[in-house]
Amino acid sequence: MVTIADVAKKAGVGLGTVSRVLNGSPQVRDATRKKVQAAIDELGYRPNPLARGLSLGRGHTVGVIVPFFTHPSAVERLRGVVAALEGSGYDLVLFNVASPFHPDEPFHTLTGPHRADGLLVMSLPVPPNDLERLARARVPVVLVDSRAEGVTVVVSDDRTGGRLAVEHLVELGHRDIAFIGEDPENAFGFTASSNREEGYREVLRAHGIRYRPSLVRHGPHDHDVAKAMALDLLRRPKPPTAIFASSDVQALGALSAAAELGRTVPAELSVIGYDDIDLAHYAGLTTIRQPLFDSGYLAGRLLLDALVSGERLTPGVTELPIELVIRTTTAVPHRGAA
Amino acid sequence: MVTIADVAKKAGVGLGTVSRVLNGSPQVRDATRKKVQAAIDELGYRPNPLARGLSLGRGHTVGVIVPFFTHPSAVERLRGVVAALEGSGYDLVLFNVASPFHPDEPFHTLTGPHRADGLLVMSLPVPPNDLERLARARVPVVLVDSRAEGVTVVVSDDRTGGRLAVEHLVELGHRDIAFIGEDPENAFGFTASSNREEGYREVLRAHGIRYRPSLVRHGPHDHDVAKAMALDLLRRPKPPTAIFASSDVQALGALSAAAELGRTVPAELSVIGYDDIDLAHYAGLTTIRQPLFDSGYLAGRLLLDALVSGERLTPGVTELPIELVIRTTTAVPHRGAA
DNA sequence: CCGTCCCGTGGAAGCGCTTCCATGCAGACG
DNA sequence: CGTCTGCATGGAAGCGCTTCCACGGGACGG
Repeated sequence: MVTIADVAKKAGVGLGTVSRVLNGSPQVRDATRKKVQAAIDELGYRPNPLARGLSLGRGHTVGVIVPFFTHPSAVERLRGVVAALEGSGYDLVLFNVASPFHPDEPFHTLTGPHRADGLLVMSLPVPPNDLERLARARVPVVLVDSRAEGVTVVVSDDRTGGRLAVEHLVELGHRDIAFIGEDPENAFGFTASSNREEGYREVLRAHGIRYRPSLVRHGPHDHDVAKAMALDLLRRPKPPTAIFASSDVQALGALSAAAELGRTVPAELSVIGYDDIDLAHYAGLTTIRQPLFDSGYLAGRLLLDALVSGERLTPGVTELPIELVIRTTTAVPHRGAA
Repeated sequence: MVTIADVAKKAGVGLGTVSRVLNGSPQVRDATRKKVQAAIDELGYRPNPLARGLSLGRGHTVGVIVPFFTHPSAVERLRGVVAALEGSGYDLVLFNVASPFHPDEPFHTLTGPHRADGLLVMSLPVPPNDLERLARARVPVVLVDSRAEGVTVVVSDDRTGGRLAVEHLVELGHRDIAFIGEDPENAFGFTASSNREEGYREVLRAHGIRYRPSLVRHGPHDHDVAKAMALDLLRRPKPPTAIFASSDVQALGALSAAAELGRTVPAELSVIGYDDIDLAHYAGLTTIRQPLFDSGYLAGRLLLDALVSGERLTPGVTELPIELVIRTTTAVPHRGAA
């Protein structure tokens, strides 16, 4: 283990000088700098980030808290974050939230100062008292796909997204539209799905279509669960002619259900999803696209700027645009279907 | 910022005692422990991992070097790693390799001792001198989907996988079998594809089928690139009746090409991929399954065990089983096709 | 009843770095 | 030619933690 002292001795200078060279201080004569650099190269010295971090009071890491297992969309956001951090000198520490947590437990553990200089939270609600504590510790926080007061937030408008999806179905002539989504009371505290569901209800209301709870199904975010729910829906005496799923994964589940029952899509059943993940493209799934990568990228940049400048993050909501992507799983409802 | 000294003062004990309580040393009387714990709770103290790390000489982090952008399979492996690290007390630091690197540059930078206590490298070849340096610094390293001498390695047998795929096609009666894969000289240094290609050639040879370079296409690992290559292949006067793609992403590209040309799959064209990513399941793609998640999980466990026990990792190759998964994109070749 | 041992504890030293302060020296200026 | 200024430099202090060493006192044995 080569330390700064070894370099100093080798170069015949003091520790301070070596440190200054390492940090690019202008306060070093060129000749000295060269000497030091030579010693560094020769010894193959690399600074110890831990020591540096301790001394500086920050470890040059960004913590990303993400439900990595549950949503493929999280991966795409994460990619954006990674891209934003590239070359910044900040390391990305990945905190996975594999299972729903006891209220305010893991944030407590993850959240201590010095775990990370800044925090990026995806899709998860953060308890207000944690947010406060982080603010007090001056740890900047950016929320993606999740909202809170007084914090920097990057989201897209899920309610409008839900409306967009259902408007599309209504315009095609659908009246019996089912919804598949997450339980509004889900253990993770995800809210995206229920916001989309709100959009669904708004459009129904706006068009004078009766809202029927029996056409709404909730369950954990999973392909097979969604498939089971869709199966159930499609086996009703008077099945819906369209299904709006609050995520592409669930929409693909619905597609599987249709296939299993031999219902042709979109002739006998229209399906629309949400997110526009890769899969949607391959499956030809009509969906609502939200800029997943960009949301991660933007959040990463915002956090980084705050970290680098040392300035406080300005709280506020950045809303990213969403967009209806029409592919091949939605169409005018079939006569015989009703 | 509450420090151990604050806790000590509050509890009326010495620093050492607080530290011992924190680390669960048995050398503390129960009454004292309670006192200290109370002070900790009251002050909301959390240890500073940086200081702890510096003192201990290790930061309790595992570095994962992964070409995160290029292969979806990398994500699945990463999931396995995350699962293995869950609750271990080790943080996962994600080092993305977004672009092919200058020979031995980024490993130099990533690789310094104390960047991470242990290193997990995915799909990327590691220069021997880096490996040596890491060994000297006693930083345990596990390679996944990549090989090197004297290191712990978790792989699956790509050559056999390639054989499995092509055997399947030959058994169905195919003779004109194309291969789409990565350039053996690709800038990242990935070798999986060329190993699979070797398997391809071996099977052809074994069955006395002439190897035709014109049926082999190389390009960067990308859906659209693969699609273009497949398009080119299918537009030949005498197109192949089957395509073996060295990854599912590329196979899906081939599928898109077939769709674009109106060739029905599998009647007019058989396609087989590799990896068995989620997409393959949805697309009904016949493929070679390799245990992606498991490979990450196993590698994570191996690394963790070494880290926790302090023992040197035993070098060696663990080969994970592969398996042919027949779905709906392969069949007996169509008469008219030839 | 005294010596010994061991347990529980306090606190200094040290991990490798940054930074501040003191120092020396060269050049500028009067 | 003396004094002042300011730049380049050396090194101590300090970041918060662990650990080792030393020490006091109680229990135990002789």
